[in-house]
Amino acid sequence: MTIKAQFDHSNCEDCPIRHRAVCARCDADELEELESIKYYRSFEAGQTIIWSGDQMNFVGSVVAGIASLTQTMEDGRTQMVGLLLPSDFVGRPGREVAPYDVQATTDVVMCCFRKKPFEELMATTPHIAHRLLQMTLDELDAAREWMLVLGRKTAREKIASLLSIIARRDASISQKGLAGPIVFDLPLTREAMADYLGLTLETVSRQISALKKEGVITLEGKRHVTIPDMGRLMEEAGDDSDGGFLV
Amino acid sequence: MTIKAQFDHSNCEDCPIRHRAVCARCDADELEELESIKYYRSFEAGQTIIWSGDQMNFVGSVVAGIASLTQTMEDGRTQMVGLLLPSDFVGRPGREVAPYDVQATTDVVMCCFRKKPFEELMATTPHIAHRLLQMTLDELDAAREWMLVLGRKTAREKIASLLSIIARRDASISQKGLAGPIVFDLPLTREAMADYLGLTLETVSRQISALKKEGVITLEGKRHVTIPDMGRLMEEAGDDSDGGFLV
DNA sequence: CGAGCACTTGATCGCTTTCAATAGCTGTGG
DNA sequence: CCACAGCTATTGAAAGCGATCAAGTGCTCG
Repeated sequence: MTIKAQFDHSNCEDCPIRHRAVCARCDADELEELESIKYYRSFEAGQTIIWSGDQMNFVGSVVAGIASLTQTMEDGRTQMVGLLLPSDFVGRPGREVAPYDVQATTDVVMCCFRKKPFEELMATTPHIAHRLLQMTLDELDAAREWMLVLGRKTAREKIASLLSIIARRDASISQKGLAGPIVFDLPLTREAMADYLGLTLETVSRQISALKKEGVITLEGKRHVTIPDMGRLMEEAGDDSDGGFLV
Repeated sequence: MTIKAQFDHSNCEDCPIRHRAVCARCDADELEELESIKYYRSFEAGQTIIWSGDQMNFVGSVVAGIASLTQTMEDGRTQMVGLLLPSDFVGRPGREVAPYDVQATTDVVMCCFRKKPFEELMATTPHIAHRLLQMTLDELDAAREWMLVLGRKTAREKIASLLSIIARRDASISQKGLAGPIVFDLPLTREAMADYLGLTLETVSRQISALKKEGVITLEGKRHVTIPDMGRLMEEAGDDSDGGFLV
């Protein structure tokens, strides 16, 4: 049974992202309406979900896996501008053409709606519009956080920042605290990390090796990371470690 | 008569940002409600309008002048994360504490609302909530555009990108096209440009000198800029000059 | 006229990129 | 079963770009 098939006949009540997605505020009636127009799609790691410049025929939520938004310059330089985790929304109501490439970084399952019906539903359902505003404001905050990382942090701080963000997200999903050591798998290749951080993949590799050599992180294989001391990592990220636990 | 005094007794119908601000979609009734709770505040260039971490007691729109959002690290490195032009909205409904410093880059006049009454009005006025969603999505696009600039462009391309954005905005406000030469005043100091672009002010100065020496721009004084050939500038910015005129 | 500020320009330093070689892993086919 | 291709990642050496440190210009204002 494929991952997608697990979702195909499930209903919204049981959805793993039910409480975080664009539908989080919806009541039973509204959910029923959404249920009637939703459909699932799955994408393999590496696949492009939407091409920049394409007509956008659907919007939707990431249910499982990780997708990324990227921009590419004519000469091939690319910058990731968004990392889409489960519950994140893809697409912009009211816009015809996709402004960025959307790529599946891991295998991805999305809960989709054709754009027109969704827009109509949104116009009559303040709960959806309100939730979407909230999520967009959160994304804007995240984007501004990244502008500081991109503009002012050193390569080492950039890597530490990315690791600390992934660590915190994993801790929040798995409901474990940030007290003891944190263990997770990197969902990104070195190249994807470089694209996110505005670095080359060689620099990413070197900085990860350095953090490992100095005991800030431990690696098993290339992707399995242990962080013995979160406070230490956040110092390396240049963040105020006092504020970091508020998330 | 101060700039602020010009607005104090004006009504919304005559407001210069009436058609672009958060109130753009409001009908006469809604405007009347807003009118009853609005008040104007003015700030001098250099003044801090809101401190990061402060309680946010009001939200509002920039009516005249330019403000900036900035983040500062513990060691003093700062990154501008938003440039607020007339009609841009300040503040986040539903949030208690300001996440960024808001500073007046030039003299600024704002149309303010106490947060509580505004939030209540927003809950009952879909026109406002809808417009705010639209504006937030636009800001998110702008932030992502800047992530490409910060992460992947050279110093020269960064400067050219900033100039081209200011030039386009000025052309759109003054209703002149982008065909002939474009003339405008830089609203930012070299240091503010550096903070926006993730550079030092020396590098900003050097790159502006270089663009001037090569005839991409002309300078009278330090701030008055002429762009003889917008296509040329956009090439220097690393942008596809085909797409640039769609704005 | 001198202080203060925004800006420019020069010289040097160092971090990140670039170019290049190599290692480790996985899957394929002889 | 092993050889080899293809991919991801690591590591080294050298180059280049922007930062840093420093001096000086031009302007405004008291």
